[in-house]
Amino acid sequence: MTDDLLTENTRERLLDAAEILFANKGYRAVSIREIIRAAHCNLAAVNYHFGQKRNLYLEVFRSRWIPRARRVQDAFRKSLENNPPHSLDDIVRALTDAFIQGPLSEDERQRHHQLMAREQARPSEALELIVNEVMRPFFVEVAGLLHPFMPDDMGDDALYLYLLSMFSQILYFSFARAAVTIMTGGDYNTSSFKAHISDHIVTFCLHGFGAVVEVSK
Amino acid sequence: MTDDLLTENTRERLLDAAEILFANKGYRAVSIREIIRAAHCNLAAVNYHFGQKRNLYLEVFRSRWIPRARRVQDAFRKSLENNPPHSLDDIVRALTDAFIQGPLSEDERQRHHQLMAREQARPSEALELIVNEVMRPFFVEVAGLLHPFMPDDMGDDALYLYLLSMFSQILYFSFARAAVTIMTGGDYNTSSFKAHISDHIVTFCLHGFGAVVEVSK
DNA sequence: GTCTATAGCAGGATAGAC
DNA sequence: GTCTATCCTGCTATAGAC
Repeated sequence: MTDDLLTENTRERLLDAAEILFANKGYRAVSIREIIRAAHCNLAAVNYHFGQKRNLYLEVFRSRWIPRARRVQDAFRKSLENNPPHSLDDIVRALTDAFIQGPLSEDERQRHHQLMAREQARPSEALELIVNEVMRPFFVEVAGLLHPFMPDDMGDDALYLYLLSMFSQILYFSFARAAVTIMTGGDYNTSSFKAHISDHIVTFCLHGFGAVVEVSK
Repeated sequence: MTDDLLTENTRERLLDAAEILFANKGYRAVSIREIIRAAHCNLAAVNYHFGQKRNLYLEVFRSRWIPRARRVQDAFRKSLENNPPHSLDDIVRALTDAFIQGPLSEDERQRHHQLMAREQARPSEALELIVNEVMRPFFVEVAGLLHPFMPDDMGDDALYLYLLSMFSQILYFSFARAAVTIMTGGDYNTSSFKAHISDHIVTFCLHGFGAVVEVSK
């Protein structure tokens, strides 16, 4: 919860602390005072470095959220490079693994997807950023990879619905950890449960995609 | 956005206005003053009827959210009564239709699922209420319906994961309307797009469930 | 670049008239 | 049950010392 890294400079500590708090509570529910307490600095620091609270929020997306999203995408691409896909299975598996078991820690992923879920529930300028810089380009890229395995008459619009279904699950199993834990009894802090969730999503989506194309079993 | 029903008494108007605002913005982002403006009543009314802001929030779940969830569940049950399920397909279809094309209006559904998503992202006493009164009993019921169609060795824990995958999509396509609209170009206000989304979720989940049992095509 | 001090306002909650 | 008036806390933002 608290961010005790004292090594970085004030600006970076503010961004780290702000991201955690904004993800957990939402923009309005977090006060500047709360952030500067977690970042171990002074009240005026926010206004000095970011002008106003709102810009701190947007800078969290620019300098933290987007680069992290790119890291996940890179993990996906690298995985396909090392293991060129011969079937739909390979792509879906690489995709799910990158997002669920990829380069992010459990906490990092929850934070990342909580911020995204909040923006999607109540869009602001940050959603525009997310969609234009991250979501849309990635969807286009993945759609291109999937095309060879899809029926010829399938358009991108239809394909995007399948991708949204897939990401809705990745998002949900990340941001709704409490509900998932209560309903399944599983514990996200054990790596076996995490792998279990990951396998489940792969299987479900693989067959979900199988709705349009036969899945090799 | 505004709630202009002046027929009901103050208490009911407050609950109606509060639910809309809490769903759209979250608990902390909504001020009592904003609520009473929408409900066309006085500042002191909240404290008179609910003691404090927090209790108004919880009462929204008790007297609005839970009964609405029950309406959706009843629509599902009635649909199965009228059309006894002979396969997994029938149940999945009835389930999805009840939630996506059931008794709720587009706005009502978005609000309903926005509130739920917020509680799952940051649990409070209201999530306990939701899980104990609505989610868990319904999951138990649906698991019982699905059991005959599932492999003998499949436990409820595994089945719940499939249900969570299904509901994550229902939730997402409701609360993330903006992102879905941007990515697909569809318009939720047309009934054809709504039906399209519904069909998509049915198909995807049917095949997702098909991961554990053969789906009749 | 970081601090203290403070302006100025919005928030939740209450007292007491009607 | 509904209103006005008010208390007081906590908020964002800024000024100005160091």
